Amino acid sequence: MKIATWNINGIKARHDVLIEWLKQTSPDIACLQEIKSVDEAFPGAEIEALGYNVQTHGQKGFNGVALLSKLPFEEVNRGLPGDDSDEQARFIEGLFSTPSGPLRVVSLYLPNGNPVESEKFSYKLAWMDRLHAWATERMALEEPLILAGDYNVIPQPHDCYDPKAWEGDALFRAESRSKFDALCHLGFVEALRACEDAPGVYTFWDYQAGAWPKNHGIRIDHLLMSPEASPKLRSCEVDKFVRDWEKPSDHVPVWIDYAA
DNA sequence: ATGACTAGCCGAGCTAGA
Repeated sequence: MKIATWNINGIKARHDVLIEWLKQTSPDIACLQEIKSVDEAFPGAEIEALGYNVQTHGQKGFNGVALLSKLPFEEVNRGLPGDDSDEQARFIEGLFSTPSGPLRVVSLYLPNGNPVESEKFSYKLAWMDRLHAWATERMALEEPLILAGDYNVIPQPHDCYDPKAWEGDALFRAESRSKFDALCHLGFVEALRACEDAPGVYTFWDYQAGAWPKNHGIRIDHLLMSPEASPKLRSCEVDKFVRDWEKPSDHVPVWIDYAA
Protein backbone atom coordinates (compact mmCIF):
# COMPACT_ATOMS: atom_id res chain seq x y z
CA MET A 1 0.00 0.00 0.00
CA LYS A 2 0.96 3.58 -0.61
CA ILE A 3 1.31 6.02 2.31
CA ALA A 4 2.01 9.67 1.52
CA THR A 5 2.66 12.93 3.35
CA TRP A 6 2.12 16.38 1.88
CA ASN A 7 2.04 19.91 3.26
CA ILE A 8 -0.62 21.34 0.97
CA ASN A 9 -0.41 24.96 2.24
CA GLY A 10 -4.16 25.56 2.47
CA ILE A 11 -6.98 23.19 1.49
CA LYS A 12 -9.07 25.99 -0.01
CA ALA A 13 -6.27 27.10 -2.31
CA ARG A 14 -5.12 23.54 -3.05
CA HIS A 15 -8.36 21.59 -3.33
CA ASP A 16 -8.29 21.03 -7.09
CA VAL A 17 -4.58 20.23 -7.11
CA LEU A 18 -5.13 17.74 -4.28
CA ILE A 19 -7.99 16.05 -6.14
CA GLU A 20 -5.89 15.76 -9.29
CA TRP A 21 -2.96 14.29 -7.32
CA LEU A 22 -5.27 11.77 -5.59
CA LYS A 23 -6.68 10.72 -8.95
CA GLN A 24 -3.26 10.32 -10.54
CA THR A 25 -1.37 8.62 -7.70
CA SER A 26 -4.13 7.02 -5.61
CA PRO A 27 -2.42 6.78 -2.20
CA ASP A 28 -4.08 4.46 0.32
CA ILE A 29 -3.34 6.86 3.16
CA ALA A 30 -2.48 10.54 2.74
CA CYS A 31 -1.20 12.65 5.64
CA LEU A 32 -1.86 16.34 5.00
CA GLN A 33 -0.47 19.37 6.81
CA GLU A 34 -1.31 23.07 6.84
CA ILE A 35 -4.93 22.60 5.84
CA LYS A 36 -5.54 26.12 7.26
CA SER A 37 -9.19 25.31 7.85
CA VAL A 38 -11.54 24.51 10.68
CA ASP A 39 -12.92 20.98 10.63
CA GLU A 40 -16.46 22.11 9.68
CA ALA A 41 -15.20 23.98 6.61
CA PHE A 42 -12.93 21.23 5.26
CA PRO A 43 -14.17 20.45 1.72
CA GLY A 44 -14.28 16.66 1.96
CA ALA A 45 -17.05 15.75 -0.48
CA GLU A 46 -14.95 15.24 -3.63
CA ILE A 47 -12.24 13.49 -1.62
CA GLU A 48 -14.78 11.09 -0.14
CA ALA A 49 -16.21 10.52 -3.62
CA LEU A 50 -12.77 9.15 -4.57
CA GLY A 51 -13.12 6.54 -1.86
CA TYR A 52 -11.43 8.20 1.09
CA ASN A 53 -12.41 8.42 4.71
CA VAL A 54 -11.47 11.88 6.00
CA GLN A 55 -10.42 12.92 9.50
CA THR A 56 -9.17 16.41 10.28
CA HIS A 57 -7.72 18.35 13.17
CA GLY A 58 -8.04 21.92 12.04
CA GLN A 59 -8.06 25.47 13.32
CA LYS A 60 -8.89 28.85 11.88
CA GLY A 61 -6.45 30.48 9.47
CA PHE A 62 -3.31 28.41 9.86
CA ASN A 63 -1.84 25.04 10.90
CA GLY A 64 -4.22 22.07 10.78
CA VAL A 65 -3.60 18.45 9.77
CA ALA A 66 -5.66 15.70 8.18
CA LEU A 67 -5.67 12.00 7.37
CA LEU A 68 -7.26 10.63 4.21
CA SER A 69 -7.59 6.85 4.11
CA LYS A 70 -9.13 4.23 1.89
CA LEU A 71 -9.11 1.96 4.96
CA PRO A 72 -11.68 2.70 7.65
CA PHE A 73 -10.44 4.39 10.82
CA GLU A 74 -10.45 2.07 13.84
CA GLU A 75 -9.49 4.96 16.10
CA VAL A 76 -8.58 8.66 15.75
CA ASN A 77 -6.62 10.80 18.23
CA ARG A 78 -6.26 14.54 17.84
CA GLY A 79 -3.57 16.73 19.37
CA LEU A 80 -0.09 15.93 20.69
CA PRO A 81 -0.33 15.03 24.39
CA GLY A 82 1.81 16.73 27.02
CA ASP A 83 0.52 20.31 27.19
CA ASP A 84 -3.16 21.02 27.77
CA SER A 85 -2.62 24.74 27.10
CA ASP A 86 -1.36 24.10 23.53
CA GLU A 87 -4.14 25.13 21.14
CA GLN A 88 -2.25 24.65 17.87
CA ALA A 89 -3.61 21.88 15.63
CA ARG A 90 -0.51 19.99 14.51
CA PHE A 91 -1.09 16.31 15.20
CA ILE A 92 -3.57 13.59 14.29
CA GLU A 93 -3.18 9.84 14.72
CA GLY A 94 -5.19 7.13 12.97
CA LEU A 95 -5.30 3.43 13.75
CA PHE A 96 -5.96 1.08 10.85
CA SER A 97 -6.39 -2.60 10.35
CA THR A 98 -4.33 -4.02 7.47
CA PRO A 99 -4.05 -7.57 6.11
CA SER A 100 -0.88 -7.98 8.17
CA GLY A 101 -2.31 -6.45 11.35
CA PRO A 102 -2.69 -3.03 13.00
CA LEU A 103 -1.01 0.08 11.65
CA ARG A 104 -0.78 3.47 13.30
CA VAL A 105 -0.20 6.53 11.12
CA VAL A 106 0.38 10.07 12.36
CA SER A 107 0.14 13.26 10.32
CA LEU A 108 2.22 15.90 12.10
CA TYR A 109 3.12 19.51 11.44
CA LEU A 110 6.12 20.39 13.56
CA PRO A 111 6.46 24.10 14.43
CA ASN A 112 8.71 26.21 12.21
CA GLY A 113 10.44 27.92 15.15
CA ASN A 114 11.64 31.12 13.50
CA PRO A 115 12.80 33.57 14.62
CA VAL A 116 15.10 31.68 16.98
CA GLU A 117 15.27 34.57 19.46
CA SER A 118 11.52 34.34 19.96
CA GLU A 119 9.27 32.08 22.01
CA LYS A 120 8.47 30.35 18.72
CA PHE A 121 11.80 28.53 18.88
CA SER A 122 11.31 27.40 22.47
CA TYR A 123 7.80 26.24 21.49
CA LYS A 124 9.33 24.19 18.66
CA LEU A 125 11.87 22.55 20.97
CA ALA A 126 9.24 21.87 23.64
CA TRP A 127 6.96 20.36 20.97
CA MET A 128 9.80 18.08 19.87
CA ASP A 129 10.32 16.98 23.48
CA ARG A 130 6.61 16.16 23.73
CA LEU A 131 6.77 14.23 20.45
CA HIS A 132 9.76 12.29 21.77
CA ALA A 133 7.91 11.41 24.98
CA TRP A 134 4.79 10.38 23.07
CA ALA A 135 6.81 8.28 20.60
CA THR A 136 8.62 6.55 23.46
CA GLU A 137 5.26 5.44 24.85
CA ARG A 138 4.00 4.30 21.45
CA MET A 139 7.20 2.35 20.80
CA ALA A 140 6.42 0.27 23.88
CA LEU A 141 3.33 -1.06 22.07
CA GLU A 142 5.65 -2.73 19.56
CA GLU A 143 3.25 -2.04 16.68
CA PRO A 144 3.86 -0.81 13.16
CA LEU A 145 3.88 2.99 13.49
CA ILE A 146 4.56 5.65 10.88
CA LEU A 147 5.16 9.27 11.85
CA ALA A 148 4.72 11.28 8.67
CA GLY A 149 4.70 14.99 8.15
CA ASP A 150 6.38 18.34 7.81
CA TYR A 151 9.07 18.22 10.49
CA ASN A 152 10.53 21.64 9.69
CA VAL A 153 13.95 20.08 10.28
CA ILE A 154 16.77 19.84 7.74
CA PRO A 155 18.49 16.72 9.10
CA GLN A 156 21.85 16.99 7.34
CA PRO A 157 23.85 19.62 5.43
CA HIS A 158 23.27 17.81 2.13
CA ASP A 159 19.51 18.07 2.72
CA CYS A 160 19.62 21.70 1.58
CA TYR A 161 21.03 23.45 -1.43
CA ASP A 162 23.17 25.90 0.52
CA PRO A 163 23.93 24.92 4.14
CA LYS A 164 25.60 28.30 4.75
CA ALA A 165 22.36 30.10 3.90
CA TRP A 166 20.51 28.06 6.55
CA GLU A 167 23.07 28.58 9.33
CA GLY A 168 21.27 29.78 12.41
CA ASP A 169 17.80 29.12 11.00
CA ALA A 170 15.38 27.23 13.27
CA LEU A 171 15.11 24.46 10.66
CA PHE A 172 18.85 23.82 10.72
CA ARG A 173 19.88 24.77 14.25
CA ALA A 174 21.84 22.15 16.19
CA GLU A 175 19.05 21.93 18.81
CA SER A 176 16.43 21.07 16.17
CA ARG A 177 18.64 18.58 14.39
CA SER A 178 19.78 16.81 17.55
CA LYS A 179 16.20 16.42 18.76
CA PHE A 180 15.25 14.98 15.38
CA ASP A 181 18.22 12.60 15.62
CA ALA A 182 17.19 11.60 19.14
CA LEU A 183 13.69 10.81 17.90
CA CYS A 184 15.11 8.62 15.11
CA HIS A 185 17.37 6.89 17.61
CA LEU A 186 14.34 5.53 19.43
CA GLY A 187 14.46 3.01 16.61
CA PHE A 188 12.75 4.72 13.68
CA VAL A 189 13.93 4.33 10.12
CA GLU A 190 13.68 7.55 8.12
CA ALA A 191 12.22 6.25 4.87
CA LEU A 192 13.69 8.54 2.24
CA ARG A 193 17.14 8.45 3.88
CA ALA A 194 17.02 4.66 3.88
CA CYS A 195 16.12 4.50 0.17
CA GLU A 196 17.87 7.52 -1.30
CA ASP A 197 20.61 9.55 0.35
CA ALA A 198 21.90 11.55 -2.58
CA PRO A 199 22.28 15.32 -2.37
CA GLY A 200 19.77 17.45 -4.26
CA VAL A 201 16.67 15.49 -3.18
CA TYR A 202 14.30 18.03 -1.68
CA THR A 203 10.65 18.30 -0.63
CA PHE A 204 10.26 22.09 -0.34
CA TRP A 205 11.17 24.99 -2.59
CA ASP A 206 10.44 28.59 -1.61
CA TYR A 207 8.04 30.52 -3.83
CA GLN A 208 10.58 33.35 -3.97
CA ALA A 209 13.65 34.09 -6.06
CA GLY A 210 13.23 31.23 -8.52
CA ALA A 211 14.06 28.58 -5.93
CA TRP A 212 12.21 25.81 -7.80
CA PRO A 213 13.73 26.16 -11.28
CA LYS A 214 17.17 26.44 -9.68
CA ASN A 215 16.51 23.46 -7.38
CA HIS A 216 17.34 25.56 -4.33
CA GLY A 217 15.29 23.37 -2.03
CA ILE A 218 15.34 21.72 1.37
CA ARG A 219 14.30 18.28 2.62
CA ILE A 220 12.02 18.71 5.61
CA ASP A 221 9.10 16.33 5.00
CA HIS A 222 9.85 12.93 6.48
CA LEU A 223 8.32 9.52 7.17
CA LEU A 224 9.62 7.76 10.29
CA MET A 225 8.94 4.04 10.59
CA SER A 226 9.00 1.99 13.79
CA PRO A 227 10.96 -1.30 13.93
CA GLU A 228 7.72 -3.21 13.30
CA ALA A 229 6.98 -1.10 10.21
CA SER A 230 10.39 -0.51 8.64
CA PRO A 231 10.94 -4.08 7.34
CA LYS A 232 7.86 -3.50 5.20
CA LEU A 233 9.37 -0.49 3.44
CA ARG A 234 9.69 -1.30 -0.26
CA SER A 235 10.49 2.14 -1.64
CA CYS A 236 10.20 5.86 -0.98
CA GLU A 237 9.59 8.50 -3.64
CA VAL A 238 9.11 12.24 -3.99
CA ASP A 239 6.31 13.46 -6.29
CA LYS A 240 8.33 16.41 -7.59
CA PHE A 241 6.13 16.81 -10.65
CA VAL A 242 3.32 18.51 -8.72
CA ARG A 243 5.60 21.50 -8.05
CA ASP A 244 5.26 22.31 -11.76
CA TRP A 245 1.46 22.40 -11.68
CA GLU A 246 -0.62 25.58 -11.63
CA LYS A 247 -0.90 27.09 -8.14
CA PRO A 248 1.33 24.52 -6.44
CA SER A 249 2.06 24.14 -2.75
CA ASP A 250 5.64 25.03 -1.85
CA HIS A 251 5.97 21.43 -0.58
CA VAL A 252 5.60 18.25 -2.65
CA PRO A 253 4.30 14.82 -1.59
CA VAL A 254 6.63 12.14 -0.25
CA TRP A 255 5.35 8.57 -0.21
CA ILE A 256 6.33 5.03 0.65
CA ASP A 257 5.35 1.69 -0.78
CA TYR A 258 4.48 -0.31 2.34
CA ALA A 259 4.09 -4.10 2.24
CA ALA A 260 1.01 -4.34 4.44
C1' DA B 1 20.89 39.52 -11.81
C1' DT B 2 21.81 41.23 -4.35
C1' DG B 3 15.82 38.83 -8.64
C1' DA B 4 11.19 38.45 -3.17
C1' DC B 5 6.04 34.80 -3.06
C1' DT B 6 1.71 32.93 -1.20
C1' DA B 7 -2.53 32.04 1.85
C1' DG B 8 -5.84 33.55 5.06
C1' DC B 9 -8.44 36.89 7.04
C1' DC B 10 -11.25 39.97 4.81
C1' DG B 11 -12.21 43.58 2.13
C1' DA B 12 -6.15 46.65 3.72
C1' DG B 13 -2.41 45.41 4.95
C1' DC B 14 -1.09 42.52 8.41
C1' DT B 15 0.56 37.59 10.27
C1' DA B 16 2.71 33.39 9.08
C1' DG B 17 5.28 30.42 6.50
C1' DA B 18 10.55 28.49 5.68
